[in-house]
Amino acid sequence: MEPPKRSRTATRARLLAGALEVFAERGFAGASVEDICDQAGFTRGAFYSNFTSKDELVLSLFQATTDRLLEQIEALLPELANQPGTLLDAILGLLDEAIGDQRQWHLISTEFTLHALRNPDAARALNEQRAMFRASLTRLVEEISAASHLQFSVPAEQFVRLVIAVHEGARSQSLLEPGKVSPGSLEHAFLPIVLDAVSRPSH
Amino acid sequence: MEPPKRSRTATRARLLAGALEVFAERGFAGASVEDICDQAGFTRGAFYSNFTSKDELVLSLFQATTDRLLEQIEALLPELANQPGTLLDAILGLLDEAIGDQRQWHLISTEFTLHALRNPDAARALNEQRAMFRASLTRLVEEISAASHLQFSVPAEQFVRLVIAVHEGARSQSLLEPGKVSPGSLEHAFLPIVLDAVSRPSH
DNA sequence: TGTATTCAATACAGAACTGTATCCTACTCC
DNA sequence: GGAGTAGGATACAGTTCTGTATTGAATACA
Repeated sequence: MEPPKRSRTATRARLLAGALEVFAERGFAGASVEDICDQAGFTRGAFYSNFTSKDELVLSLFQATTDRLLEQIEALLPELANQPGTLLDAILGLLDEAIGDQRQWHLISTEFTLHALRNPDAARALNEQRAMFRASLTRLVEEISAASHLQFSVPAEQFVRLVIAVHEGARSQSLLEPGKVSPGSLEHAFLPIVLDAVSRPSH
Repeated sequence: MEPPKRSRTATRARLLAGALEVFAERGFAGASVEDICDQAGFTRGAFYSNFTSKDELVLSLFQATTDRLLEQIEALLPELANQPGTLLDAILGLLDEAIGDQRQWHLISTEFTLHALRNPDAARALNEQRAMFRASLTRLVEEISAASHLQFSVPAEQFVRLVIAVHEGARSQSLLEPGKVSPGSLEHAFLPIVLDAVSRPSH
């Protein structure tokens, strides 16, 4: 029952992992199929035996990456919802722990966002994923706020959108100024302000 | 004293304008030198007579674009500082009016941000520009808050960073969901919340 | 053990892109 | 109006990339 040395799924996985690296470093358009194969330790023969084009790879990579992210989020949710701590802790926990390498994730997701802004199909896929992400986060927020008797001055969905906007905006600034701004510090400065603004004890 | 039909500066300008269009549509890496020349109505001969490479063009375009933006901001500042209205109005005014085509600007500036995340020279240039932009916005905020007797619970620089984060995060979400979210609506929903949170009357 | 099959490597053709060297044309200035 | 020059077009060589067709090796299976 040993996994064969040469299996379709294994090489697909290695190609996807290689693509993640290469795309982060050079962008979707800047990376050639051969770059990806080099990174994965294959030649183009392997690539075209597993994918029909770079575009298909990009889509597969997006699906694989976001599937994995959503899984991890689902796994974290119950833990975060029941842990002692504030809503802020839970949100930061989710945002921080679900993502491994912040820089790589930011590069890839920004790259895919740009791709989506120019490609309706990608836009649909991305919006779907983002809607699910918002739904998870909204669920977390609602559970914690109920447990800690908080209420919001705006709808939860809107609140979550604001949190995401701040998160992404802060991450972008942090990564651009590595020396000046320590990683995560902006986010840790901004989110409490936003939370204070929108929530208050309900009794 | 007629400007000659064929002048260095004019063709440079047309090439830069063409590059803006093409880069917005295909990205820096996805656009070929020939694409840019086609858009501008030249051949590659004109290009290489005016720029040494696409990279140099990207840098020139960035400089030209941001110079223009900062000029417009400086022109808007006195007007906005003295107009009747709230701090929110002034900030939104600056953010909205200084930028022409929101979508194009977002594409280009995101593209350049990605470029900067991979290229230290570009990062320096971008951070310099962003620092100047923050300085302008900070000046506006301080003038208006002084005039309207507001004080902030965080340093002005930090407040401006938060505003920018929200602005960019909201714009990204808006552009991704054109049907679902009307342009600017998220920003108009978020900024008042943030302003409320950080400022209060000082007497 | 021998055969069939699967999967990646290799070889190849064609397209796209870059950069340069040269040519041509329209102004400039005498 | 004729020589000189500036600026862009054209032609070309070299490189890189893509995609396919074929080959070769490893695995499964009988």
